[in-house]
Amino acid sequence: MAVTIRDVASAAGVSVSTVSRAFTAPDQVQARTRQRILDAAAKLGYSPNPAARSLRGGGTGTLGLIVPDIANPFFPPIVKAMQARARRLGHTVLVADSDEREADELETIAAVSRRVDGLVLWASTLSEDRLRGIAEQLPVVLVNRHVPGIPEVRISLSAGIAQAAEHLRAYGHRRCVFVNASREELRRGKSVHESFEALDLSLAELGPYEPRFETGVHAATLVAAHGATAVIAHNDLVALGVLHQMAKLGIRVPQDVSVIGIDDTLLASVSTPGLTTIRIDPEEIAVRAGDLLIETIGARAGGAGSSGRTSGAGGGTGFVEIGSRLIPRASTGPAPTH
Amino acid sequence: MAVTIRDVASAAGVSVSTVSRAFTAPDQVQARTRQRILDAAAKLGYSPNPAARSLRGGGTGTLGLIVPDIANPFFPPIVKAMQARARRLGHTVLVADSDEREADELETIAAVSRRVDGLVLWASTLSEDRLRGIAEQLPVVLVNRHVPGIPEVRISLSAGIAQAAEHLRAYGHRRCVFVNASREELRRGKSVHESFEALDLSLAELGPYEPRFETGVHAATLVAAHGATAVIAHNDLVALGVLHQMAKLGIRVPQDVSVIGIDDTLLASVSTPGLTTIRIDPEEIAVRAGDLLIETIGARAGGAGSSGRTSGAGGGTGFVEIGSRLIPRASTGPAPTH
DNA sequence: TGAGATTGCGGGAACGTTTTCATCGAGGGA
DNA sequence: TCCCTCGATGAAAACGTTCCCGCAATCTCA
Repeated sequence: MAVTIRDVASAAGVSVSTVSRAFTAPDQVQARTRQRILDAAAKLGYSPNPAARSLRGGGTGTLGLIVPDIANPFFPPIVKAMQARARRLGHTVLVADSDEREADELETIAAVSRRVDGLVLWASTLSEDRLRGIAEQLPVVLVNRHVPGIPEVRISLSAGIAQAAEHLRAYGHRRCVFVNASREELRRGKSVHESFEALDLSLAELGPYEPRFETGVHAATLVAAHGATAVIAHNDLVALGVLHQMAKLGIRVPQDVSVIGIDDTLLASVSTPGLTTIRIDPEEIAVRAGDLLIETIGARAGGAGSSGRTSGAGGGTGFVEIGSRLIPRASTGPAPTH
Repeated sequence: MAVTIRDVASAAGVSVSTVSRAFTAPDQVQARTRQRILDAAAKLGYSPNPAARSLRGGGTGTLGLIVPDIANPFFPPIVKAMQARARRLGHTVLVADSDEREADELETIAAVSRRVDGLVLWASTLSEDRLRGIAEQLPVVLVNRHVPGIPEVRISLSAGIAQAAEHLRAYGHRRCVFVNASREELRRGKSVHESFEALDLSLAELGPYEPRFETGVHAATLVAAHGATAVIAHNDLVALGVLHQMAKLGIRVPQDVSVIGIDDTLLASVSTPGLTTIRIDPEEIAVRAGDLLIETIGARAGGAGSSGRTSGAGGGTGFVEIGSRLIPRASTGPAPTH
């Protein structure tokens, strides 16, 4: 049914080996012959069978990306960027959703692991041992999770948080509230508290809660009780919940209270008022994570062949840190003068 | 390196054929033997190599889904639901993004077509001829696109639009504006105009524009000029643009103007005020499209073998229609009494 | 000009599975 | 008791590639 390399070979009057070479190692075949093969392939509409290719041992040409929840607006831009990047490098991306549950995550990984050359695991909930086990089977890059010996992309919110503190301080705020739902990337580096206290800003912490819209709704009513004039929320979604409830309570944003989100998702840019937020660049994450994974795959493939070459960069573990920055919009403003 | 069927076979003391059968046709092997094989496989951590499987001709076990833009908040829930459904049926889903450009779409399809058993093409921009060509190569299901002879899932907004008209009419609105960006699914069935005029509602049409936030911002300023008291927007994103600009103009929603979106994305449920919108159930689409594709794949595989059996359901084309309904929230209310 | 190096290509094994066909033993009807 | 059937298993081909070898022809250099 489908046209195979053999069809192309006989159409071009060469052997299958030569056709294979014409595609995978163009400089090993004479220009004239190659052209003849390419013409024949084009006329027949030939494209190599990836299954056969990967069976032979050439890898699948596919990168796996496992995220906690595709429906979380933070992830789609990352998926998109990683696809674009991978495509340019001749790879495909297989995205899967672990549904934030450990059992599902394991099942998901099992389902895709044989179809990919490597895996980007986002905020995995798996134990260190299990992750090490997976990383033994195939190249893995962790995002927002640290396991010694496994390459990692870390998102640092320090810069963004520090800028947020400066921003609020400059607007004259003194008492702030942080609506927390335990972000892994906040636990590392300078804490939110440190950043705020360094600027003589008091910071009350609410939670930890679930990172949902309703959490923001709930938290909004507590803010007044704290006498705070600024709220920084776990993410944009929670911040929108705060905005929503503030409006319902007749509290004006930003005149009475300022609100800051995290992630700079689409949500933040289309809310009313526009949400001041801490941006994490999805494109940067996608590109760095993708490149790191490809690099790891390459190292594994190359390093496995030579024996005993454990020294140097061969067994080295990649590490990349992604920064963040404040995007001021309309949800923050001068603190009320009283 | 990886454990193969041969390892399992020798561990269980049987031939590879029997191991293969133990997995793919469990009732063709004695219960005792099967258990022995399953134990051995579990102990060795064996899982079949999908590449080898599909090379042999068993299909890839993967469904392709090509959407115009993954970052559009309408799609992630669909992707998620389709993944979940497919997983339960023992398939994997490969999602790709055509970036709304025809050249990219063709390239995307080429990149994934050899890796999947069939394709769900969402709102394809390709010509009928090209789509027919693709559908000849592999099973295809079209969503929001009609080409005779190709299975199709159609989204009907008629019910939702009619309910929106009733809703506005009951609130006493008489003059409405429709911000249009040309939705394929509106061109079919009863038009928006018909639905509104049937209830004696005047409907002015703006556009067509691009379906972006800024479009809503732009359109909002025109609404007042029309003396309209209600706006229905191309989708939730555009509706949010309207909301945003209304707030800036000091026009209250819903006291002065009512706003309705389409899609019921996350955006609608977290906006302030909550956005009244026309819901299209992502789960239903995903399940129906996925099932239709699987059915088409099955028919192709089974029907291709027997010669001349073109009559009956063999060459039949599946067709599924998905409904819609109004979700009233806080962005609609009684028309101002003048 | 002849020996070795290089270049261009063909032959064939190997990848891991499924599936057809053959084999072997047991059970059943005559 | 013999033949036939049937059920369980094994042997081997086939799927479409890639890549290691081997072979011939051309090239390089003394």
